[in-house]
Amino acid sequence: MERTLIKDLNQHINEQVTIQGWLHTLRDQKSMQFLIIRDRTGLVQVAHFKKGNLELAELISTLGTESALTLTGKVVENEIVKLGGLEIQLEDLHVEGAADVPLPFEPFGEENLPDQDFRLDWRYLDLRRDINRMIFEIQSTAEQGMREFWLENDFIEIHSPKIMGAPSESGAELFSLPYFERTAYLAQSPQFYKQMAMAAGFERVFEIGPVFRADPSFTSRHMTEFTGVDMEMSWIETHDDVMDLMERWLAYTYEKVIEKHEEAIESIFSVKLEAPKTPFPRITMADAHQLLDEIGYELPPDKKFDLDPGAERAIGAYFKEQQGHDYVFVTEWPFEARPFYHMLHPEKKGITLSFDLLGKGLEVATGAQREHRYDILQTQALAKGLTLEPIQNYLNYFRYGTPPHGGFGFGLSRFLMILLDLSNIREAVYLFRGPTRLTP
RNA sequence: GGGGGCGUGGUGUAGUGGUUCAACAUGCGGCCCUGUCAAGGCCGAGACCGCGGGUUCGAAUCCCGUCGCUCCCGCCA
Repeated sequence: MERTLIKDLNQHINEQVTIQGWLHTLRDQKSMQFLIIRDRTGLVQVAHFKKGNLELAELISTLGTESALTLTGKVVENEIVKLGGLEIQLEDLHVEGAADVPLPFEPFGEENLPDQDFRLDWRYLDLRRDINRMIFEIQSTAEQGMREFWLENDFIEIHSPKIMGAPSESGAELFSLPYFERTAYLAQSPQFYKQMAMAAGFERVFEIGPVFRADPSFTSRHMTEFTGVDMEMSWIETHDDVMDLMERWLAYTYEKVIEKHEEAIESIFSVKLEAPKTPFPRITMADAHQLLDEIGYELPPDKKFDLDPGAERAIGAYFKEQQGHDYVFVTEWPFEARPFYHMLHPEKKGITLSFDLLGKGLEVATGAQREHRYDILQTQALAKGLTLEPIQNYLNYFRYGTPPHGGFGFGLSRFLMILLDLSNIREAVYLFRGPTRLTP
């Protein structure tokens, strides 16, 4: 018999249906048994009169919570039932996957959740919670929105290699691995490869893929492997063009998520989603420092040209308060704080045509116009103390006619943290990878 | 890499020097209950209080070390 989803049961009143799901709770009484069954669409009560089928009653009594079941019965309306006003009168039950060992914790009590690290050990049970399922439904919708926007704007999706022969940037945070007779590295960014697509004349590309960072960081927002959302586009005039497109892209993504999940997000995450208004607020680094001064945030002396996380939170809070905006671009970062390939400002000395995007005070993206002129790029690499030889292959992209271009890198899980007010990136990613976490 | 915090039955917590300090909740097992509904009632099993050392007449409780986790900073998405 064909499976009926729990959310559709109200269309089958007085019919026999088959449902499949997990045993959420069992109330085993003297003459009756009530089974609350959960599938991905909801919960329903199944009632069984024991004397109707004593053998079945005995089987039910032995069921462990969270067993995977197939049940058949008649759907009846019943005003007494608090769960949706209907129930299924059980006729038959098949145990597909028994849960016959005690659960290590109660996955569904949101109040007394186990320690996060413990839940990560039991991630497949932790993920059974509605809130976790919803995070990844929302992520799917968000990614679809991102792709839709790009495809409608003539972008090409690329998949660049994650195994590399030479460190691409500083090399400090690279994982190395044995590669036949040599050493290879895991890509810490698709940066060089998406710029190669500019040299190839693709003009507009994006990539959503894994990124690896050998950072021994123990914070609520860092991972050693995460999903990077990257974009690069040609024929721009300045980094403003990248920001212009990016904010429309992000607003579009919000609209798609709101369209599909607005109510669920409000009820489950207590977040009232609104698409961020374009244009997003923009503030130069110089003005940001002045602002911090005015609102009394003191930066440490070594951050004279940079921001620290506290400053980012303060700036985010300021624009939320002043303009009601969750996002703000901080632009024109000093060359000291940026990689060698960011283009320098034509007039302002030592300033780059670059930006960071802060969402609710959290760094969620970095972008820039790239330096596409071979000679200048070489000079900038040397100024950063790099040796040209390892990056010569990259530098060569710019010797055969590469247009001016720019782009950004964006953290998918950080975006979900911002979107859903999650306080820890471990809750925003399917499986967390950190310096001391390689399983499950 | 630097700094702070935490570590008590399966899980979440209480207890911060001594006779009720090993408790409460939940989960688990058993029994009871003609329809329950995050059910309820009764009974039961389950922790030598992360590990090692020290102080003390006496340590879950204080000190040192160690391991684990966590947060912040550095760095970044």
